[in-house]
Amino acid sequence: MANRKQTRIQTENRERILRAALEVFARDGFRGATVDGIAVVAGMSKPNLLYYFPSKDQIYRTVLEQLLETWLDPLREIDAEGDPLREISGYIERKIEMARDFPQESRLFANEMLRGAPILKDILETDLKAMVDEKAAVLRRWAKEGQIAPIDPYHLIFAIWATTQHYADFDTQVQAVLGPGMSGEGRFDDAASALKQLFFNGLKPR
Amino acid sequence: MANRKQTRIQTENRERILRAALEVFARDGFRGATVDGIAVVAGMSKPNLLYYFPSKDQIYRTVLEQLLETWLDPLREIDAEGDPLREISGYIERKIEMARDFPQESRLFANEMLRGAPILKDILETDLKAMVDEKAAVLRRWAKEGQIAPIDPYHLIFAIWATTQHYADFDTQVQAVLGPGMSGEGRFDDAASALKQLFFNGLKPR
DNA sequence: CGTCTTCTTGACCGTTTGGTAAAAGTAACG
DNA sequence: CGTTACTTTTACCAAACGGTCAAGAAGACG
Repeated sequence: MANRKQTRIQTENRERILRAALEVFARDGFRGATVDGIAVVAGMSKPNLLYYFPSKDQIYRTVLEQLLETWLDPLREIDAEGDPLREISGYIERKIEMARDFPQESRLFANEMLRGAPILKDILETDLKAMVDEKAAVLRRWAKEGQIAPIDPYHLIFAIWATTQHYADFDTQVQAVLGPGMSGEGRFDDAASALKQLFFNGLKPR
Repeated sequence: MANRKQTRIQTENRERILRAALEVFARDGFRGATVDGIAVVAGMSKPNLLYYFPSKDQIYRTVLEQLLETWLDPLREIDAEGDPLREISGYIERKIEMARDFPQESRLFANEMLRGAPILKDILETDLKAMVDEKAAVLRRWAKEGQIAPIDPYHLIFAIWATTQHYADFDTQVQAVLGPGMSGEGRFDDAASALKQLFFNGLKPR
């Protein structure tokens, strides 16, 4: 039952494969990705890759599994005892940083969602829902106490997810619209401050 | 040069194929979709389908082309002479309606973006950018006149796109989190009012 | 009806796909 | 050094893929 210890080569190669798979799956989706393509990016032959993972499906599942470990960290870190506006501001900032630093993870997740989340559906309905329910309760309490404006907490969370992940998933469109002047990483800082301005103050003139 | 007139059967079948292709491409992406799969959904054989369209690539291009015809209508309808808050409110509403009524179109667009928009990139950088620039100028003028709060107009538009399309593209996740009670169409109405509340009033308590 | 065009089909082709078998090569270790 | 366990490669397979072809079926029309 206990895991047989992994050799050095196994550890290294499995990691290379998963990195390559993340890149390819994020770009081409599950069906669009090919085992051969992943192998080339990982710098090895296809049969060699299949020596470490039994099937394309298993690689995909493992990449998703690994992704989920850190994907929800920013949400988890929202502190029910902290200052509401500060907590929400920090959450938006962390999510924008993830869009900037881990765009492949975001796109892989988006691809899985677009397909109807055949692999992640169960986890979404149990683990994810549970954590969102918990944080939504906190947001609702903050609203009831008058610390933030009254708003449906679920849709607020959706709005933060959508706006931040947009900068990873739709980066092509964002760059096309902003023009060649915004091809660096400045757009992420601009996005963060614009979103905070929008989410905190709203559009009505004061 | 002039189009040869189409027969009744041609008109019908081309339409059936494009409808089927939209469904399949939206779910599986370009590479994931198969000509056979589209043919089955369209209710005809693969060679028969290829009698009407010369290649999978051409079907995809045609579906995208058709999509773009109506995709930008809501943005175009923003009236520079109208009441700012009313115009923005109407835009959010129209975009939510599109997420509800044309989710396949939204997902197809998202799939194309995730792939780096190989087909649409040119159009994004010319036509789309031009229209966004135009509307951004209007938003900026409204801000300068004190009719709306000062905010980067581009990121405001991105935020509206992201939040509304989220309800089509990530519908699986939205339904998983909201639970089985929200499987009807009520979540779209809730989303519209929550987004307007958020975008207009912001989170700061008044 | 006949004839001409349009439509549909089944059989097929070359390529790509996910995956396997077996043998050759390499590291680990006493 | 030798033996054992691990790693990589070459050659291969069956299925699925996008697409073609020629021949038959069905409409359109006088």
